[in-house]
Amino acid sequence: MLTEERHQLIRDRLAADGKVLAGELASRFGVSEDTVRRDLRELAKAGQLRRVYGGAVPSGPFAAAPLSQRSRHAVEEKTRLAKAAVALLGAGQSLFIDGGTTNEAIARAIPRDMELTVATNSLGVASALTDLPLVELIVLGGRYMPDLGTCVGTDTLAAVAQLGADLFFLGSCGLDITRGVTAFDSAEAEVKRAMARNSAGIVIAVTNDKLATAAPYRVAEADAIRHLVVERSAPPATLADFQSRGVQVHFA
Amino acid sequence: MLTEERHQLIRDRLAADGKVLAGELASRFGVSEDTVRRDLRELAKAGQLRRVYGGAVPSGPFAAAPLSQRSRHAVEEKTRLAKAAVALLGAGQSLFIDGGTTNEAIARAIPRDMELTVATNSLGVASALTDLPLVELIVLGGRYMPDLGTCVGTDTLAAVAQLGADLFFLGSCGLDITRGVTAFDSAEAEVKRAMARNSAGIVIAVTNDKLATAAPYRVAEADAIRHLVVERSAPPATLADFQSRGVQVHFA
DNA sequence: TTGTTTCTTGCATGAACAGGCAAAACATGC
DNA sequence: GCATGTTTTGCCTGTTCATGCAAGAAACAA
Repeated sequence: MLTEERHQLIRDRLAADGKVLAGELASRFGVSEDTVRRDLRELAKAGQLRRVYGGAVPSGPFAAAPLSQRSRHAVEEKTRLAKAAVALLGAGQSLFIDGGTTNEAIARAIPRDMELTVATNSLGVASALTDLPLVELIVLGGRYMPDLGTCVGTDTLAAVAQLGADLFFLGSCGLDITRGVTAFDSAEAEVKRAMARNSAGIVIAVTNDKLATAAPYRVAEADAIRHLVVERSAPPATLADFQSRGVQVHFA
Repeated sequence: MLTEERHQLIRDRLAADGKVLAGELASRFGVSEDTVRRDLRELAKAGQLRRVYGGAVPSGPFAAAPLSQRSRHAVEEKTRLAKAAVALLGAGQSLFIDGGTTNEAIARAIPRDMELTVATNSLGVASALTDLPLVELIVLGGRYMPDLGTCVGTDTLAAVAQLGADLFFLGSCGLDITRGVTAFDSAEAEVKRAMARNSAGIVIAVTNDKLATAAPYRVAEADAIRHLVVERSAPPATLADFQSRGVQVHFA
């Protein structure tokens, strides 16, 4: 049996059943489990499935919640980033928080006894904040974008324009020293720009994979960032570039 | 059974039922309760649910009340009401949905293949609709009221004023034949009035305990209601009063 | 309060895993 | 045909992960 033949059958089964088991595939194909694991590893590297312990599940649109695609490691990593980011907060401050899983982790990391005013266009962030008794929550409405988990559009922009904040937690973007902060969507970028305009300082918390990447739409220059929260394992050369632009770097 | 598979099933059940019990999941999956508890802990850490004693509830506004306060009967009752209410919908319609647990149940009961445009000021309703691919969701922002689970205020009113809907699902209110529809909060009532003004028909789904009760703030007259969805055990005398005012009564 | 249920933590076990290695299958050049 | 290099595959080794069990802590109920 050809390698490519197996790959195709794995894709088919995954589409049909919603999951595959390594052992089951091995006996079905008449090869060792090691070979199947290698197949799954390659397909996962190509983004055609998501590897899980014991087998694999579909990636992309099949998985209901975008969150479910995040690996366990990424969750812990983002939780660490979130704790470090929350340490930048002072009682009584007002914040803009936009979308992204890292920002949701930050929202969850805010302690219950902290008094804040938070305006967000992310439903995930808003949900996380509803439990906090001392947070005054302002929801920035608008057209909801399922892919982003945030509201965008003229209604959102109008709501942002009426507010101001001490800090803006800018999330889920590309970050590059020359291109600055960039976003994947035009409407999303517009909201981010409005929030940046109306806040005194920008905070960005990113995992390593976001560093030194860029997306089509520009949001802000690199030197507009006040605080950058990164993993301990972030490449020092990249960080030095940002520091030379006046960005304060914090390690999670 | 894959760990990821269990996680997905837990998410599904949570979305469908509004709660899950650790012991029930353990016997359903054929694993120990410890494993289920670990699953729930991980999902909670990822923000996909909220852990409570004995099981878990959806994260965000759903979880406002502890599990013990949401009796099993009420959940099932509201699910039945929701199914009957959803039967009133037609494809392609536009809706206002405001807050309340019954309206959240209605949002969860909307089938995946129904095309709708929904504007809501309830974070719970919005969260329930994010999974539906064919629903265009418009979030009505504003100041978030933790007790109500909805946004209110001038921003909300302004957003409502720009929209129109075929139906308005009016929730969590008192209902009385002489005083009409009433609400417990002034700002909440104002938003409800605005939604009523801009929609062609009002739908109210209530459990028996809401019938023949009144709250301070008036929202609409009894004869402004087009559809009233009630339990089968609702008192016929009360229903007859409403029917004489031109209200169509539907049984769950 | 007392008693019961549920929860967390630590630990042991077995399954699943990644990486290295060597044999087999295959292709390529002479 | 033979030699060479590449790819694929299976096996081995140590490591990681998921799970269940047990003990103590915490939350709930009476």
